[in-house]
Amino acid sequence: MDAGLPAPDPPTTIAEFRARLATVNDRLPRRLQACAAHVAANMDRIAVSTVAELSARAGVAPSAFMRFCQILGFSGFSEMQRLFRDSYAPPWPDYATRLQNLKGAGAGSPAALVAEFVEAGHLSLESLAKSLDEAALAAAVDVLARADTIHVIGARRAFPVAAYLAYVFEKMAVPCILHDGVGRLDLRGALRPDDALLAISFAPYAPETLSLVEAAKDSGLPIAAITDHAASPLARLATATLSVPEVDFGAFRSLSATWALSLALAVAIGSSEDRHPDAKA
Amino acid sequence: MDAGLPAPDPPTTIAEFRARLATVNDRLPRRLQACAAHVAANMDRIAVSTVAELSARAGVAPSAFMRFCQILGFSGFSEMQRLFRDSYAPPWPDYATRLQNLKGAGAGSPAALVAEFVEAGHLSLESLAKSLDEAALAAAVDVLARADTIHVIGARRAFPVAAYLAYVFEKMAVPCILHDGVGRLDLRGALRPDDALLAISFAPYAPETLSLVEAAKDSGLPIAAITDHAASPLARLATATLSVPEVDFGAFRSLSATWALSLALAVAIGSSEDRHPDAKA
DNA sequence: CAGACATTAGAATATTTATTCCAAAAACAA
DNA sequence: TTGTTTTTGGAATAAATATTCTAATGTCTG
Repeated sequence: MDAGLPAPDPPTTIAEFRARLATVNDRLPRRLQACAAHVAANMDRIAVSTVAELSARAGVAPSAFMRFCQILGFSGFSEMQRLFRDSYAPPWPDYATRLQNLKGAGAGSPAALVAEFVEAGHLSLESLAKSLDEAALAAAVDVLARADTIHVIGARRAFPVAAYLAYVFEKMAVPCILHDGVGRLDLRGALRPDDALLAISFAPYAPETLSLVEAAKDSGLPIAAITDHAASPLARLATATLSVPEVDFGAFRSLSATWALSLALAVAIGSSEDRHPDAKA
Repeated sequence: MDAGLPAPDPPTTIAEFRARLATVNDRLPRRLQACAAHVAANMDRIAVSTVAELSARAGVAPSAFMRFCQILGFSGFSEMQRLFRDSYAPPWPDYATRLQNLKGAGAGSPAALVAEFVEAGHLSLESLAKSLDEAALAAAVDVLARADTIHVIGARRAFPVAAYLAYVFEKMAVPCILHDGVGRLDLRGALRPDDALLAISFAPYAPETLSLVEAAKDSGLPIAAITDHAASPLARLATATLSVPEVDFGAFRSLSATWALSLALAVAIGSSEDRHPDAKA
């Protein structure tokens, strides 16, 4: 062997990794120093690169890069990469199993249920922050802010969201019609040329919602959609599609992320320049 | 071959990818739809996963996943992955810093607003977890689980919560009446001796809600209340009071905590022994 | 400058991962 | 039902990738 005992235990967090990198750096052979430098400067690419790519960019041979990983305490590059891939996000929440456990263990405890829903809410919010499509959001705001009247529709589990949006719009004096289907009244006649539609729908997509969206599409109205994923039937028809990565707990959706996104959308519209061409705070 | 000409040119941006995903989704075989759904919901993991992992999570065979990639226009999984790897941005150091950046960047931008609401949601959830009154929760579950029919009321900003609770109860086959005030119909005649009332109200407390609560009180019905703090007028009348420490952002309530608490309450009631004295999965 | 030792690069190998192919199963049409 | 087409899962193959080994090179010491 050579330089004493490099490091028997691999780092288990990114923070630990940083620390290890710092301690190791002195008195390292030239090529390995190059590895250290390149890794430090490009930590974000480790999760998505191969040894070949990384070593080429660092200007060293792949084998040198391997040795470097081992000096850091890993068995090889793969193990090091796994650290970065896993810490990319909490490893996929397996809610099916967790629900199962809950049923088995403390099924009776409502407090445990609250904890679960709180957790689901946190995950949803975090995931929203991570995967937000800013361009689509801007487009949705734009389209809705220009509208004379905003039509809102959402059925079943999406109804509460639609209802609250209508409430918020009303508070902000934004003209708005909620298509709530009361009395089976069909309000599609209320769609006027300069209006826009905001549709909220999650799987399984309610036919009434889809039908209104299609009607709006036929009339050439712009459509903003809040839905569960980009492959939803709404996405095809909408001018701007906002997808909310909501984490379900059991059969029930926490809606935290949907809520955050919807409110932000509403407030952005309410304070938009398009809607208030003249000055306002 | 089979279905005409699927897609000769692969998407070159994430936005294009989203669009392609949306167009492709109709009239797709079952397994491939599963792929589409899973990919749409977990776009952020594509860069750091293998086909084996992704297909397993989606519950399909790897070969099916490959076919899916090709339908999307890619030559295979690797090409699709390359798209995501190139535009990969890791979320660490940590989520708080990211929000900070997002806020700092464009103070007025819709994306910054989303960040604000996400933050408010996190705080609300956290404080709910800390301040939850387990005894009151247990009491509320108890009271509502024993009821023949659960009456739900919530007006204005609390209406969405009431509406969703009614939806969830219906899904769980729990008899429930939503006092939604449609047509100014007063449903208080529907309060029967063995029923219970679940009232949701935040300041300023809607008169209709208070009025129904008083009516229930007069009839001797048990009342569970979800409200903003223990000194609310509802607390005086209710059998069990759940207070939700919601964090407001601007004039608007995030409701994340209310949501988590309400769902937990509903699920606890739905799966309660009182309601299902005989066995059920 | 010679000898010992440390470091390196590239070839050889092992392992993982992607991709294709085909027979069985399922869906569909007549 | 039967025959036809589509869809599926798994085994077989191909490709990419990580890892180890070794000979060669470079560096340092006396």
